[in-house]
Amino acid sequence: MVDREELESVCKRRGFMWPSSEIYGGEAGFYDYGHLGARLKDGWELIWKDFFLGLNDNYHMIYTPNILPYRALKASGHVDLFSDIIVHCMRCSASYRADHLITDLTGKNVEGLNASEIEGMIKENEMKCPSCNGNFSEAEEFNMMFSLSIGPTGEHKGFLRPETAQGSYMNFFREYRALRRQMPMGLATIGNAFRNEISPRQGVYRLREFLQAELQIFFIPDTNDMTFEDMYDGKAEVTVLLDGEEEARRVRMDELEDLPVFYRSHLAKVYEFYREHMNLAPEDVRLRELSKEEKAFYNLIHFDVEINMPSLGGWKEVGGIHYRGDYDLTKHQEESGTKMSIPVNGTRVVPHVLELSFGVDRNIWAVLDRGYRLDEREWLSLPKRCAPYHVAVFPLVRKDGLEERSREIYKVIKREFRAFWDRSGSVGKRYARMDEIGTPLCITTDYETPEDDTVTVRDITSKEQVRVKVPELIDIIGSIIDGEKEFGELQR
RNA sequence: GCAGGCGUGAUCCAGUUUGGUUAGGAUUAAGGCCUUCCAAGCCUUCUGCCCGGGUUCGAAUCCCGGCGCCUGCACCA
Repeated sequence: MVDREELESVCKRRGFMWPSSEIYGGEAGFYDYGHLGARLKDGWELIWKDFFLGLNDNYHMIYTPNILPYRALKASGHVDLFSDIIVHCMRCSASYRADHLITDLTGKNVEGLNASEIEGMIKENEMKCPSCNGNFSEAEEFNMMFSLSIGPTGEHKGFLRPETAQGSYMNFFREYRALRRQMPMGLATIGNAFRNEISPRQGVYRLREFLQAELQIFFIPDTNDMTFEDMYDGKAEVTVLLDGEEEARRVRMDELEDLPVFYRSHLAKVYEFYREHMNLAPEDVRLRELSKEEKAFYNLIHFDVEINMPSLGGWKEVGGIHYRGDYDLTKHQEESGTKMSIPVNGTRVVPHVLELSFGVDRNIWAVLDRGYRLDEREWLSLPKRCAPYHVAVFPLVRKDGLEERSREIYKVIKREFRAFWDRSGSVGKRYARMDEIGTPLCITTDYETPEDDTVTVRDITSKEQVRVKVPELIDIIGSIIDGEKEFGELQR
């Protein structure tokens, strides 16, 4: 069981993350990454890029701005739909989403109505506060986007983007040509998104400024199936919680035959990413299918990736696999007049989008939550490649030339790996420090080093050591960090 | 946003009820001595009452306002 406050304490004390602008009291929904958090986040992003861009030769990174003009978000639907109509009770001052109130009372779906239309319905039905029977205030529109004015006169209206996806959609056709008209095509990006959350809570879990890692896959349904079929192993097992079922269960991918191939293949790969690269146990990660009520209107199929995080009270969403159909490209085509369709078998077709979306901050927290260990030591078991430091180098004691030799070895190693050198305190103390920040390997020069040019390599998990020759260090560290070898396989 | 609780060195906590010596402890950190493998020991050292205002001879302590955090409710296209 991981205590959230204990983990937050470690994060602050050692340099992972903490509330932003804290010397001025902070502002809810914003977090800083310190020197270790930044390394951890960079490591996570590297693994993510390697894995997801590696799925297909035609999946690529792009970067687009944080600020979007009004029309882009008008087209995407965010100006009209990424907002809630709120009413307040004038007696007990509770606030409610007006559309929920009306739907609960009348059963009507009022999505898309504006504030005055909503208010009319409230008056018409003589609605009262459910908790105290008081009267309601006027309806107010609350949009979750941060609005901006662009330019000196401020006449160009814009917003901080509420999701990174729109940048990929708007670039679809230019990249389609630049990438020589290949389908499927994937545009991935890692960048900030902004939502003016009413009540940011739970540390880094719900932020007002957060980092998304997204891959938008453009494809023509039914024609690209062979490409996707080759991508995954139908015998691979995943944990799913399907809509309408009470319990998550293990299934083979090819049992999910109701899902189209393009979707099933990426679902399998997302699960593989968490099991094999984030080192999560099968019982700690699941794919949850959202019900019709939970899904956004444009999503045809939607599974969330959920990780069991005791520090946040259980299963929490860290990503989603969204089949958005042709909604996005069609909307941008209509608003901009730019052609988004491509020729297929003599007709023009607007490609469909499969979106793989990940909240980086949540994923970082998940890595820390699932990695935190408190036994006879306090330590972090991190995926080795994203650990802030891959390897630390120490002298056993600070005399007889051991310190100088350890420094020489460190200088060689740090060219290849994220490395750390320390000489303070006792060697045990230094191991303990590295345990606390999740450094997988520690190398110590001792009295045998000057005699036969060997050092000890210590494993964070078992605390065991093996003695290896200095010239072999780079290869050995590399094979452990990359997961090609387990520490236990090294010759003792 | 509402209700309740809370805010003390880097971290965690005592002190606030009943205002009154240099605000205490643990951990951590830095420098040194020592040290032949898992937070040993010794010496030295840094950092604090969330912010602002008020009451008072005197405020960490009482009052008002603000900010933040926690829990619940609401919210999370």
